[in-house]
Amino acid sequence: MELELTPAEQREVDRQFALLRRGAVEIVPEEEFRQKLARSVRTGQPLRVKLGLDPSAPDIHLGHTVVLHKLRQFQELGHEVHLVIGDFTGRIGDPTGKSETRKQLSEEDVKRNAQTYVQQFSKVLDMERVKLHYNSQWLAPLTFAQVIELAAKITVARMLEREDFAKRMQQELPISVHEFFYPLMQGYDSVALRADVELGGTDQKFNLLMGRMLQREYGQEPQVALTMPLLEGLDGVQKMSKSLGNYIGVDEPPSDMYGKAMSIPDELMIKYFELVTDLPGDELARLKADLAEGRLHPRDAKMRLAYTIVRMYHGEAAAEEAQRRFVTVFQQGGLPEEIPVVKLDPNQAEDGQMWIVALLSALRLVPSNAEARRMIQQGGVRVDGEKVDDIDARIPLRDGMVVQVGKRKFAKVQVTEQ
RNA sequence: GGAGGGGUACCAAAGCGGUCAAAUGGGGCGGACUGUAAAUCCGCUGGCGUUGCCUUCGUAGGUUCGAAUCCUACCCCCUCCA
Repeated sequence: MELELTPAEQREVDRQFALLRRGAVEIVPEEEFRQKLARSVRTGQPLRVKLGLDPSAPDIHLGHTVVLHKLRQFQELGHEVHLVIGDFTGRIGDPTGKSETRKQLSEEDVKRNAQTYVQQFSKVLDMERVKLHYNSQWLAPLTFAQVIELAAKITVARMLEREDFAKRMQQELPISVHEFFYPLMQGYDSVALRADVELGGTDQKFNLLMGRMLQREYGQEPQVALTMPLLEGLDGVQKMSKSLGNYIGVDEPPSDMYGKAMSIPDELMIKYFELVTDLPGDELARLKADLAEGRLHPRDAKMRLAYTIVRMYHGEAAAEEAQRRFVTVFQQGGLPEEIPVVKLDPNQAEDGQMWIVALLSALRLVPSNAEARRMIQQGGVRVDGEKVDDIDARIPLRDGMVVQVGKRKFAKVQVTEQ
């Protein structure tokens, strides 16, 4: 169905294609995508763009936003974004990665998580224009006969092409039959939504292609699969995830966000700029060149990254504030401006003095006395800027004294009767 | 249903009667260096006011002067055969 386009229409298609292509790992097949865009431009009919969501992970981090930024572009081009909350799928659990049995989520849990999505996604997407779906809506009513019919549409051999299944077969690890249904269900979502495009991380490729296959089986025009790179977390190696603790959450306080962004490895800076910031393409190109030619110190580039990230989620003022704090605390070795104040009862002291180990524990700067001893012995403890390296030290208790453990844990003492 | 393998600290993995709070690696933490990057080096990594004591090697019992190590039962995981 080649369309004859006017030159203006063709330019528009090319523009959209180029923009949407950017940053994506793969669009399969590209030609079909172009045709869908062409038809959309010609008819004014927006594309239906789908993203599936796990109902159990309500804390959104920058890793999730990679795909969201791409969706945002679709939105800006006038296309229609459909989010599918996998409330039904969630009961089975995506076999991608580790396969632990999931706990059943109650309806309220799912609803609450969905709201969190809406709230946190709104920093990137225009949620007013997003359509939200729950896949239990169409999956739950399927009869067993219909499920069999669905399962009959794919062969085991085809299923085993999926990388993690193949790997597990090879390593003689178990694969449960029900795991085969996950891709089928996700694919069926696309049928139910009549999706034109589905987005996902590269680890989702198989599932996305399953949607294509099923749509064809059900007599629909198959969707196009668009995969985005997985974002490595703060460790620079593993993909960003909550369970690995290497993430930057979109709801985190500005200072934490800024600090965490500064700790990512240099090699990832550009990737972060590309995938999780709204920095325009030409500016990014300039930044890259400046870095490559040594006109820009990597540290300063990263500061800009950190600034940009904080700005996107907390605004300009907060970003400036976070940056200022970072400079005073970490680059000038000063004290943070806001140190958590911990109240101490003077009765905990003897003759106005307190054992250093007990003090650290009381201030909750360490989880145990043993840990406190270790920190002291290793020279990580300071009281009012003075290093304390004697585990028997007695510290005169003073209102407003600042105790520090390591580089980033501080507490300000407030002496009050309790 | 049958045969076999296995459950050890955050993870992986040694240990198989005492010298085991448990080798080693990874991770994490502290310190040096620095740009809270990377690389490197040193140290720490169950708890307790700590030359000692308490709790930990799937769970519960037992044998023993003494158990992560031996015995019994149970639970869980995995592989192969059916």
